[in-house]
Amino acid sequence: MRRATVYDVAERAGVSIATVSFTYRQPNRVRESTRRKVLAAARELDYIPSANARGLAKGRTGVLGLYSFDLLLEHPLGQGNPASDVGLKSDVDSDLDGAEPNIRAYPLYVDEVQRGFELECWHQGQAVLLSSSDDGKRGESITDLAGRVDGLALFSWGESPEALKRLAKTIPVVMLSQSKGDLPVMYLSFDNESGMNRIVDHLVDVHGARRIVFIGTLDFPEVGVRLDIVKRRVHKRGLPACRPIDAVLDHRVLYQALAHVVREDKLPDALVCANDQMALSVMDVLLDLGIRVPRDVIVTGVDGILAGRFATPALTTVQLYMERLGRLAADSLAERDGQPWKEPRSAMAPARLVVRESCGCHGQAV
Amino acid sequence: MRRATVYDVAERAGVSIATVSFTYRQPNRVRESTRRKVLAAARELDYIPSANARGLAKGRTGVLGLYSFDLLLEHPLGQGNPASDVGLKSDVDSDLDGAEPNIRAYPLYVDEVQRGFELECWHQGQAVLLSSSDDGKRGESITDLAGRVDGLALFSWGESPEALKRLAKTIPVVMLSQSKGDLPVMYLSFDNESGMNRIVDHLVDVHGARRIVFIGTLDFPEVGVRLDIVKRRVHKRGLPACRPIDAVLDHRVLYQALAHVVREDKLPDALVCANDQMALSVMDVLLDLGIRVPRDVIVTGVDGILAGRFATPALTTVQLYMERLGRLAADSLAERDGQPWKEPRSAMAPARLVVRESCGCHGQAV
DNA sequence: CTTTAGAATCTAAGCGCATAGACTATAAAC
DNA sequence: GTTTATAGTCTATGCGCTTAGATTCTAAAG
Repeated sequence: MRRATVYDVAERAGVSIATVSFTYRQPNRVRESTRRKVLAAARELDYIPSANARGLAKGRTGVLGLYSFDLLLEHPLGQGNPASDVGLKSDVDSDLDGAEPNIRAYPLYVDEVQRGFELECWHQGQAVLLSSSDDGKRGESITDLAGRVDGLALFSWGESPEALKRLAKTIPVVMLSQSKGDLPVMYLSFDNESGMNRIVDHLVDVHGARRIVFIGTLDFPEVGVRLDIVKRRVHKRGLPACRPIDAVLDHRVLYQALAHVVREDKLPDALVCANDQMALSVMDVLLDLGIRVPRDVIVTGVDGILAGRFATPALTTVQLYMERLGRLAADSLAERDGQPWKEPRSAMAPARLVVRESCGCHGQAV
Repeated sequence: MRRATVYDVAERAGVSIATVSFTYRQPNRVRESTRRKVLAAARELDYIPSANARGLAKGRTGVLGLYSFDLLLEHPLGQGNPASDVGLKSDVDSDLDGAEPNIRAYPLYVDEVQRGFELECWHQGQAVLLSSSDDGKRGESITDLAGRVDGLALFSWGESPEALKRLAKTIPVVMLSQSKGDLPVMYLSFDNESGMNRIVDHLVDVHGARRIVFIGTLDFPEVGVRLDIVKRRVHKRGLPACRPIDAVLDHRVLYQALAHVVREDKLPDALVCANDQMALSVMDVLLDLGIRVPRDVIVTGVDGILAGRFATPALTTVQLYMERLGRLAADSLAERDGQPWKEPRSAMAPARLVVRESCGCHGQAV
């Protein structure tokens, strides 16, 4: 049984297909009585307009696309959970054990950005098309997605810059969490500058800190950016230069690094961590080392994850407004109405200092 | 500048448009050398196939749809946060304060189901179209969504049953978290039966419980279902009939209800709660009442939220595999390839007993 | 060199809608 | 009664692709 089309509805209502179309798209051009006839016919035939045909005719789809990371299986909810990655078929009960999600990852960066993107799209009356690929067909699936939408937001870009350049000539593209570049796309990132500056200022102004050490996995671009900002601010405030510690999220490695610092009796006033997960790990290690936070040393993070609120002491951090980033992306794309940018553009989502206990304050907002 | 089409590519490559199409869709029908010519031309012209035109020609979109709740603004991440609901324009800093997310809601039901849906779609090479509505245009936006996809999953249905019936005649529809009904759709729910039975059996067999009381907001359909199962099992095991307590997630109300029970000296062996949030609240109240869990009374939940793991004592519960529910939905829809179901169907996602401390065990899985 | 099966390519039609521009009905103005 | 402006409706076309069926090319067999 074929789906009903405008032709069926038109015939049944005794009008032309144009009138059917107008009934939906420009109702005020159709006489009230006619409109009712058409809608009745449509209801009787279970008519649902084909978005494909509409999109083809209008040259616009009314959909914005978001391309997620490939490795979504590394999501903390799916991690190591056989139920997650074996597909649906091996449905036996014994598959259902597995690692429980890692609370230190909530709320997840990607998910929050995605949520903001969705909300803003709906607010604008656009639908959201999500895509990703779990096998190697990344390039193909991005192209496929691009063919379906009026604008595209990407979390990362693994292919050649030429391919992205070509894509960006055809539809508007937003690069999420990349602060700048020279392709004609919209680069969206967080306001790391003001966030990190506010941390340093707070440490100096309120807590009189002088020796500030930065800890992070330095080969992550975002981390490098934050380090540079801290360095500059520390210098501007007339403090001794900020030494970075290059570390990874591994208890043993962190332990050695920090034990070294302690042994040398060079404990700084504050350990500014590149993100909250690092900060929480650092606090774990300091606990093991018998060093009290914030009394012996201040610890701060960046991100604003849930676990930071419930840590002891509660983590002072820079809250990044992930949802805002997503909304910005959707809003920017919707505004273009399918027109690619001609020049590189960039914008930032806000970052805000949240003062809790790990700096020595008692949880007031600043 | 118009987007390139098959015609442009065909002309540039010196072939017909059919050959261009074959190059992408049936590459083995095209000679290697020709294929290369075509792909080169396509690259030079930044050609991206129009999914609209393809969908129109093939009568299939390759997209599955998920319609979320209307009130996504009630999401715990957005709750009360002005940054969330005022739209993007009022971008001043002072907007950024607001309630912090409620940890007791994680991981959120909807999000996990959605995630499963996405993963399974990608696994099947389908894109995912999400939609929702923040104003009153629910009906329209569902129809719009339906016109864009080969299959549709719905969290709930607020409109008339007739409208849903009509929808279900046109494309395959999955109703999430509704166990049965008589429309020709796929009803998907959790295996409450085996989950609740296992709880009761565990309480009886391992902890020798006899007096079991069920607590929940009884006018939620899901809660009613669970209560009935517990009642039946309790009866089957030869225990005294299971009394339900109708309660809401409000500390004061819960306090009064439980204080009453305590005053009457009728504390049961176990309080089986309809879900984890209720269980956590019950444990809060019991603490206030000076009643120890699990020594004085056993408490159990249903859901498997994160907060249950970190509660003291850790919550014994029935873990519902939300992601599985989402995967099931996507898988069922993909299988239909656009063909609506003719008869009502139903399926269940697994539910599994997770034994932790609140029943008196020490965290072993069962 | 001719025949012929099969591979490669092409021609032509149609998918369901939107909309410009043509046409008709209606009503107000003359 | 005629003219004219306007609202209402229709005809006709094109959006970019897929694919059945027609046509042409290729190469092995005779």
